Amino acid sequence: MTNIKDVAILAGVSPSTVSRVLNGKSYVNQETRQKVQDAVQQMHYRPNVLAKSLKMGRSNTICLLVPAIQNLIFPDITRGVEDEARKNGFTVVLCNTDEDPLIEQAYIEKMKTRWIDGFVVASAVGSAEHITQLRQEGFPLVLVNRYQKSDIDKIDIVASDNYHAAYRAVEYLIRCSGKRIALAAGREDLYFYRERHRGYRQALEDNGIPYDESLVMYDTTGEECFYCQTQQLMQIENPPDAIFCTSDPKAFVVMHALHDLGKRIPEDVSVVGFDNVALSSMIEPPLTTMSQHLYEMGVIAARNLIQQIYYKEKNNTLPPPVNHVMDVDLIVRRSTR
Amino acid sequence: MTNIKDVAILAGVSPSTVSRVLNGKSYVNQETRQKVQDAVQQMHYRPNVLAKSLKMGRSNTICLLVPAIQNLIFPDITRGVEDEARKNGFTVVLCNTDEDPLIEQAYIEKMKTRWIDGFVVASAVGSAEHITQLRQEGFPLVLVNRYQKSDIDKIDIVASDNYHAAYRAVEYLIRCSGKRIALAAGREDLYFYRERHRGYRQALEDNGIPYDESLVMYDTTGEECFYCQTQQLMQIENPPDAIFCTSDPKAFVVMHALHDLGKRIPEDVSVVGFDNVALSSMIEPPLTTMSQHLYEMGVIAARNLIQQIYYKEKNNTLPPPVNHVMDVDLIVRRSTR
DNA sequence: ATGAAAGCGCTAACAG
DNA sequence: CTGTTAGCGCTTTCAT
Repeated sequence: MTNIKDVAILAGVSPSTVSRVLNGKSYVNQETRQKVQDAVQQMHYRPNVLAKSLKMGRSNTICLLVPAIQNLIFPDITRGVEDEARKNGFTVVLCNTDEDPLIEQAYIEKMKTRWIDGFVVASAVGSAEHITQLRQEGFPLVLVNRYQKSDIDKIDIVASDNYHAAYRAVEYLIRCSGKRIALAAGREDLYFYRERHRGYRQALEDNGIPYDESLVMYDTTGEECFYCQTQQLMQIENPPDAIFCTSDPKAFVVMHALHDLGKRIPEDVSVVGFDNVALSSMIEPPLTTMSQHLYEMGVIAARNLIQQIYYKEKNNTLPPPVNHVMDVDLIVRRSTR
Repeated sequence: MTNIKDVAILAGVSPSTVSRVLNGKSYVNQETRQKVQDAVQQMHYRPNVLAKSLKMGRSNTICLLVPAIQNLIFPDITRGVEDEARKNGFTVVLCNTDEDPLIEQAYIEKMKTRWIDGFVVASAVGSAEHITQLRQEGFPLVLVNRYQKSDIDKIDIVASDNYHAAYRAVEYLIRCSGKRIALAAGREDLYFYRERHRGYRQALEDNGIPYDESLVMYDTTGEECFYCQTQQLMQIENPPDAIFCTSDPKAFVVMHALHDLGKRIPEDVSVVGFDNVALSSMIEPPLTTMSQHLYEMGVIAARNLIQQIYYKEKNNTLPPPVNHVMDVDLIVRRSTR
């Protein structure tokens, strides 16, 4: 690998001059500049970023921690983060934690040794001490999509307004579908699922419909478990006429169960999903769902993080945290009356 | 950040001794070793990987280049690569190229300056000069999932046997569904789609069915374009009784079109997909499809790459390329008779 | 068995 | 405007 010294020799100047030309930090004589640029061209010289990072204390690399990239919402967020990072000259290291706090912790420990400039985290468990500590240790940090209530005002957050989104979804069902509305709830250890649950409940109560625990299906063993639960639920005396699902894959399973039961969607039962994953428009009937702005979330998270990085460099301290709450769109398709 | 020198001072030894203890390369007196380990513990010392990389000429970082992580097959491959990398102490930088050769090229240029140890590439356009050149420049390189015919024997490849997979899918349709088999073809600039097309054609011919170009739908504007094409195709005099789709999303659209036409699946038309994406089992009817071992592909690609990295370090040259062709499984569900 | 010293490639004072 | 020098944190001869 050709280095800055080689270029300097060829150009007949000192390494510092080459550095100055390359970084444009300081004025260099036009003639000298030209000589240097020629030499750089001629030798196909590319500065060694590692050495630069070591010297500067900044690697222009950020770490994106997600539970599992296979989860349909993370590819979009990831793209948002990466695109915004790239625009700003940053590189993204991807870390999947498999929803396992231990792997998450191990990854963070490892990344701390790499002079990672900052972290965008969708934590396995909302947030945990090894996450919050990151900020205390001075690392720029943004929580994306997943967080805990206790993080608000302490850490930068970019997330959807899950409570209101669920509220609106259920309100929509009440308006057009009926009063017996079931819920396909998500993992209760995740704050945003609890929020969706809460929105469901509040919408019911605000519309004079008592919250009925027997209409709530819980996530016991992943999406597939909703198949049986839906079928059981439809056998009861006064079965639901609508089902609000806290994610699209749950909705797919629920619809599948309904279909196998001979129920028509939406004539017999309306179904609403959450996330608007690509396939939700391709199934039959196309799914009415709440659409999060996932790509945007990623972009905003990365932008926020990079601002923190610059701010810290200048002021040697982190800026006060900002919470970014994003609207969620109701996409009406044909799975609802 | 506490560094090796601080630790050395606290332990009352020299930095070199600390290094020796940490890397276990050389014998160190048991007592001294203990002192060093205590100091490391006490100061929560973590070696700076950047400095180490600079010194060693190896960063333990690999670059994974994919067209778009939103494409449903790449999350699984990515996980395979990442998991295997992590097991071997490597970190993965993720680069999305948006199917754009220019972005791809720019990313590669950038990564070359980071002392990236090697590349796993699912290239936007199969392979191009900026890819093949990588190997010529001495970078360990593995092509995963996407490649060109000309890469065989020149570059390491991990990919499915697309020709035989398609052949088997079509043969299966001929056995159980009928003789009029349509094809939802993929982008013809991608080698693996051409291979699937070729497999379709050969299976037909080997079974005495003439290849009929009018039964082939081409990908003009993405998946959605198959909606109209399917509907048109079903209006012709002698409509197909089966459709082989070269990807699952295409199959979803095709099924959707068939449904809206009032056709029953599989009674009127059988449909076979390709990829076995998570949702293919959740739709109605569940999709019969060819399942690639995507995660495995990622694992093998990463393993191969890491072997190349070690080999190169030892012999200062790349090992001869290996092509890894993977079987594809036929998953029979209810979309076929 | 351990320490001193050089150097990976780069940048930034500090001189001049 | 440019060169000299030191040093980022680490590993590795080469001495001892």
